[in-house]
Amino acid sequence: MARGERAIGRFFENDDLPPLDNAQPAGPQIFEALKIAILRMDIAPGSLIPETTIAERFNASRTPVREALARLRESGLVVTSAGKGNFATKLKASEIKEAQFVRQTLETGVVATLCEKGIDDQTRHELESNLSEQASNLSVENTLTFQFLDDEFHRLLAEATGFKRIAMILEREKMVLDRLRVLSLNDEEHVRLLFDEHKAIFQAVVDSDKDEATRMIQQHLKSVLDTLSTLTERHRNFFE
Amino acid sequence: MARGERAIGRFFENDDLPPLDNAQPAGPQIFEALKIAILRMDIAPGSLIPETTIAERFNASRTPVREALARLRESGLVVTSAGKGNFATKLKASEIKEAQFVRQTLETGVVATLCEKGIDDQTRHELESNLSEQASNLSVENTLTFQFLDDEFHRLLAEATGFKRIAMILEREKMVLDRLRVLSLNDEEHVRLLFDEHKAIFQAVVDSDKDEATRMIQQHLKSVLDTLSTLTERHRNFFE
DNA sequence: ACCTGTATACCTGTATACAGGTTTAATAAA
DNA sequence: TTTATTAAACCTGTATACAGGTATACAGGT
Repeated sequence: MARGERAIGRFFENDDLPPLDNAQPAGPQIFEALKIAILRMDIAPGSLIPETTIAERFNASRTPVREALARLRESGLVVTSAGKGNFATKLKASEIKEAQFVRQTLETGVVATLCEKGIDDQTRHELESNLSEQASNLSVENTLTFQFLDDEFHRLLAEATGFKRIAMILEREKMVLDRLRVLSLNDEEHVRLLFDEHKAIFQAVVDSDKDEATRMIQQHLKSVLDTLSTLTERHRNFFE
Repeated sequence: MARGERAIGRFFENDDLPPLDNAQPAGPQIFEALKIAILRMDIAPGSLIPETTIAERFNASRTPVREALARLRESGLVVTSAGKGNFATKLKASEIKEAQFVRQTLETGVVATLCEKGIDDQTRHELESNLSEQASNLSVENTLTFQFLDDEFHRLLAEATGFKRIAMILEREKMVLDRLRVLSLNDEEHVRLLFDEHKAIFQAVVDSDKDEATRMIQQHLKSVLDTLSTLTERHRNFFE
C-alpha cells in the first residue's frame, strides 16, 4: 500500500483530510493536517495523540509524525511527556491572555508602521477585495468563509509591512486563539461587528491615522477576551 | 562507548562544549549546543551541517540531531534543502531589521504593561541585583559576562509581565540578532552606553513613566541597527 | 578548451527495530 | 472485598538501514 493511502479507521472525527502527496515531504503535510484537526477540536484538548496511530492513519512511519509533533509542540498545541505520550494541550485562560497580548502588541506595531510608511496600491487593492468578500459572507452559514477572510485580512496587513516573518509569527501565536474561536458562538451581529472593525482599521491605515488605527486594532482584538470567562465556564472540560 | 562521549575530531572551532547528559533527552541538548555554536559563528554562516557529522560529534544518532535541526530551522538559524543538506543561514539585513522590529514592538509592549501593572518587590530586587552586576562588568574583558547579564535583564523584564511565553518568543526572535552582536566591536564606551540605557529603562518602569520607558526601550534597541551597514560591509562573506 | 554523460560519494527523507519508562489490568494475598 | 504485586500493553527516545535526490569528479567526444 502506497504512502498516504487511508490505512486504518478514523482517529479523529470529521476526518475528511486529503491523502498525503507522495511528491512532497510527509512531515509538513502531517503537521498541517494535525494542526487543523486540533484547532477544529476534532482532536479534543487533553486527548492522547500516539505517534504510531497517526503514522498508521497516514500510512507513514513515526519519523515524519514526530517531526510534525515537534512543530506542534513549538506552537503550544501539543505537550509531550516521555513514556506517557503526546497530548493535545488543554485550553488555559492564562495562555490565551498571553497569546492575545502578543498578537495585540505585534499587530498594533504593524498598523502603526503601515500608517507611517503607507501601503502600496496592490496591497490596498487586495485589502479592498478582501473586505468586499467579507461583506458577502456575513450570514451565519458562511461563518467558516468569514473566518478564513478574517485570517487573510490580518495576514495581508502583516505582509504589507514587507516583513515576511511577522505573518509567520502571528500565525503561530494565533493558533491557541483559534480554538477559542471555534467555541465562540458566531451570531450575525457579532460577525457584522468584526466586519465593521475591519473596515475601520483599513480606513484608518489608508488615512495614515495612527492613533485611530492602533486604537481600533486594540479594540478589535480585545473582544476575543470578552467571551473568555463565559467559554471557560461552558466548556470546562476543554480547559485546565 | 557511551552516548555523549567525544567520538571524533572537532566539527567546529572553540569546541569546548560539555558532553551530553545521558539522563536527559539528547535532542534539546544538541539543540542548545548547536545554537550556541551557530550564534558564536563557530559554525560559519552558509556552512554545511551534515546530520551524520553532528551525530558522530556527540556520539548520538541522527534522530535527535534531526530534532535539534528542526528547531533551529524554526528559529531561522538553519535552512534545509532535501538532498543538499542543512546549512547555517547567512545573515541578511532584511531579516535582521525584521527581528529587530519584532523585538522592539514586543518589548515596548512589555515595558508599557509593566508601567501600568507595576512590578513586584522580588522582580525589582532581581533587576537591581542584575544592574549592579552589570556595573561590575563594564570592561572589555568582561564582554561575555555583560552580554549574559544584558540578556538576563531583558528576560527579567519579559517575565515580570507574568507572561511566560513572552520570554520564549523573544529568545527565539533574538537569535538572529545575537550573531550581529558577536560581530559588533564592544568597546567600553558602547558597553557603558548600554548600561546607562538599562538603568534608565529600569528607573522609568519603577516610576511607572510609560512614555519615558517606551521611548528608552526603543532607543536602546534601535542602536542595534546603527552598526548594521558597517558590519554588512566588513563581513560581507557572512551576509547573503 | 569545452561540453556532456556517467559513476561515485554525500545528504536528507523515511521506515523500522530496540530500549526503557509508564500505565493498565490481571492476579494473588490479606 | 480490598489491597499488593506482577505482568502485559503502550508510549516515547534512540539507533540504524534503506531509498532517492544532488553535487562532484572524471572520462571521452566535440
